[in-house]
Amino acid sequence: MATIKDVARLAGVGLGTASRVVSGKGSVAPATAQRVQKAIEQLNFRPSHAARSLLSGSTQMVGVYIPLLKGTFYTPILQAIDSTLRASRCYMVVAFGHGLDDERQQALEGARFLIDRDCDGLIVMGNSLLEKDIVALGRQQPNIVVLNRVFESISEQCFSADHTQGGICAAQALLSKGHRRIAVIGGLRTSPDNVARIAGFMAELARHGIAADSVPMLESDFSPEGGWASAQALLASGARFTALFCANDEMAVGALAHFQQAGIAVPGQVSVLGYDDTQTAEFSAPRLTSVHIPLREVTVAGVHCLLNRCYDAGLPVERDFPVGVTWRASVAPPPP
Amino acid sequence: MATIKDVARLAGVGLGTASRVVSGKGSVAPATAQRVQKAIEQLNFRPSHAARSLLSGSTQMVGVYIPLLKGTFYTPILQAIDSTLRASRCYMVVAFGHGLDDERQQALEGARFLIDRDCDGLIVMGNSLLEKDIVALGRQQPNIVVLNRVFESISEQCFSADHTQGGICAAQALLSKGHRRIAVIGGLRTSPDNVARIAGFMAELARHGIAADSVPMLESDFSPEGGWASAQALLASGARFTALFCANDEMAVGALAHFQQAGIAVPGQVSVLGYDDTQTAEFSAPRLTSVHIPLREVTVAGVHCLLNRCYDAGLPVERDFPVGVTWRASVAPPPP
DNA sequence: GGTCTGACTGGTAACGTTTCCAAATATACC
DNA sequence: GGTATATTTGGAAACGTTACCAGTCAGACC
Repeated sequence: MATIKDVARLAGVGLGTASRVVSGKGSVAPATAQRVQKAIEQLNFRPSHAARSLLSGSTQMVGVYIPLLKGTFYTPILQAIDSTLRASRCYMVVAFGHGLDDERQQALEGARFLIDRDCDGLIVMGNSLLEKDIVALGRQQPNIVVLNRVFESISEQCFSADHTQGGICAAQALLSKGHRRIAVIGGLRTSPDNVARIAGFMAELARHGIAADSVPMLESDFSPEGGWASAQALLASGARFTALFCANDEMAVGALAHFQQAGIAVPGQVSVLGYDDTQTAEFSAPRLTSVHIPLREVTVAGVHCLLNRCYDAGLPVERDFPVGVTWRASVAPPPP
Repeated sequence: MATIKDVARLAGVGLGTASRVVSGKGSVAPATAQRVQKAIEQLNFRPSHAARSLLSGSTQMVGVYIPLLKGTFYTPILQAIDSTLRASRCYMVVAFGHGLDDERQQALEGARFLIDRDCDGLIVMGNSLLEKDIVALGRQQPNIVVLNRVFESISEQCFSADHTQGGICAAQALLSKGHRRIAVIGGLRTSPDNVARIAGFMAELARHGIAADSVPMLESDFSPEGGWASAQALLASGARFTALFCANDEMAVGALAHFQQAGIAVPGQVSVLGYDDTQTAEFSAPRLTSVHIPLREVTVAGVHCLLNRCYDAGLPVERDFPVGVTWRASVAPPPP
C-alpha cells in the first residue's frame, strides 16, 4: 500500500502539505491541493489507521462483549450499538461467548481480548461477570458500560430497564383478563434481571390475593428447548392453570410448540405471556403477547454514555425506560 | 496507560530487554525477566496494538460485512466466523447494512469502512454487490472472500452450497411423500441463490411430469411478514395445493402462522417445507421440515481460505458442501 | 593467562501519521 | 519600493513497539 510519503513525492510537495490535504486541516493552496488529490487517487492511497491511532492515542473503536448469539435477544442490541456508534464515526469490535462451560471465564477472556485491542471503551452484557470483575477490568479500561444489568457501585455506567416493573406489568396483564390460576416458567436463577421480573410478578399476584405457593413454577434456561420441556413437565405434574407466564419469549415459543403438539388450544384453554417482545414473538403461532422492554432505547443510552466518557461527545443519555405489554393473540380471558 | 519505556525504567533494564520479555522472543536472564515481569504487573502494562500493527504491517483483524442482522440466518454465520477466527488469534470487525434503501451503496460503504480500518482481510455476504464492485474492492484489499454467493471470475474466493441441488432436494422431499399439487413462495428475484433453488425445484418437478405453469408461485422478501401475506394471497387466489415450498424458513414460519389463523391444519391439510434449516425451524408450531444447508461448514471453509491468503495459515479448505433435508413435523403425505 | 564462544544486554532505526515551528512566498498598505 | 501581514510550505519530532547490531561479560578450553 502506498504511504503518504509516496503521495508527497508524486505530487512534488512536502510531507506536511500532503498530510494537510489528507486530513483536511490547515490551509493549502487550491492548485497544490488538487495536485495532491490527484496523486492520492492515482496511488489508491488510504491513511493507515494504525499510525493515526498510535499518534492520537485513540482507535475510534469500541469493544462489545456478547455472551451468545443464539436466539433473537441480542441481535437487535448489536444492531442498535452498531448504528449508534457509526453515527459517531466509531466502530465495533465484537467478542462472543461460545459455550456453556465457564461463562465467567469466557467473559473475562473476551473483555481482556477487547482491551488488548486498544478499544477506547467497552460494552459488556450478560450475567456471568461479578461486580469485582468489572472493577478489575475498570482499572485497565475505565470506559466501561454495562447493559441489561445493574451493579450498585457503578450504577451510572449501567443501563437496564426496570425488570421488577416488567414483572408487575406481566402480572397485571394476566389479572386484567381475569386469570387467577397462573403458572410460571422462570429463567436462570443466576440472572438478576430474571429474578427481578419473577419477584415483581409474584409480588403483584400477592397484592391481588394470590399466594406464591399456589403458583406452579418451574425454572429453565431461556431456550425454546427448555420452554418445551418445562411445559411438558408442568402438564405432567397435573397442575391446573389458565395462564402461563414465561420469563422470555424463547421459552414461551417452546411452550407454545409443546401445547400445540399436546392438543391444548392457545389461547382457548391456556393463555401464554412472553417477555422481552423479541422478533420471535411476532410470528409464533399464535402470535405471542409479550412484555415489551425498550431494549433499543436502553442500548442507545448506554452507547451514548460510553461515547461521552470516551470522547466527551455530549450526547443525550436517557435514564428512564418505561416497560409495557405488546398485545397479540396468545392471551385471552380464561375459559368459563 | 503505561508504555514499555516505563516498564524498562522501573525494572532498570534497557528497552530491548523489556521488549524481549513482553514478546517472549530472544533470550533474557531469568532473574532479569522476573524483574521485568514484576514491573509489567505493577504498571498494569499492555502492549499497544496500534504500535505493533504499525510495525508489523498486520492488524490481525478481519472485516465482516453483513447485510442485516434480523432473523436467524446470519447469526450462526457470525458465530462461526468468530470462533474460527479466534482459533487463529484473529478478531472480527463487523459492519452491518441497516435499511432497505440502497443496499448496494450500504455494502460498498461498509466494505470501504472496513478497509479503512486496516483489516487484513474481508468477508462479504449479501446479494447487493456486483461482480465489478468486488473487483474494485479487490484492488484496495486483495484478501476478500465472498460467502453464500459465487462470482465466476473469482470463484476460488467464493464459498456457497449448491442451491440448485438444494432446490432438487426440496422437490424430492415433497414428491417422495406423494405430493403432486405443490405451491411455492419464492424469495427475492435479485438473490441469485434463491433463483438457483427455485430453478432446481422446478426442474425436478418437471422431471416428474409436473409442468411449471401448474405450480402456483408467489414471490416475497424472505421475511415472516412476507410469508404470511403470500400464504394469504395464495389461499385467496383459490389455488389448490397439498404442499407448499418456501424459499426460506422465515417465510415458511409466516405461512405457518397464517395457516394456523386460517384454521388450516399443517401437515394435515397442507404440508409446509422450509429452506435453510435455521433455528427458526426448530420451534415453530408445528416444527418445520426444512432443507439443510451446511452453513457452518461453508463459513469455516471461507474463513480458512481467507486466513490462508492473509497469513499463509495452511488451513484445510473444504469445497464440497452436501445439502439434505431435516425432517420434522410439517411435511406429511397429502390427505387422501 | 589468553582466546574463543555463547548468553545476555542496551540503544538506534524504522513503521506511517500528525503537529508544530520556522522559513518562504505572496499580498496589502502607506 | 519598503515594510507589515497573511498565506502557504517543508521538515523535524513524536506516538509505542520490535528488529537489528554492536557491545559487555562470564565461563570454557587449551
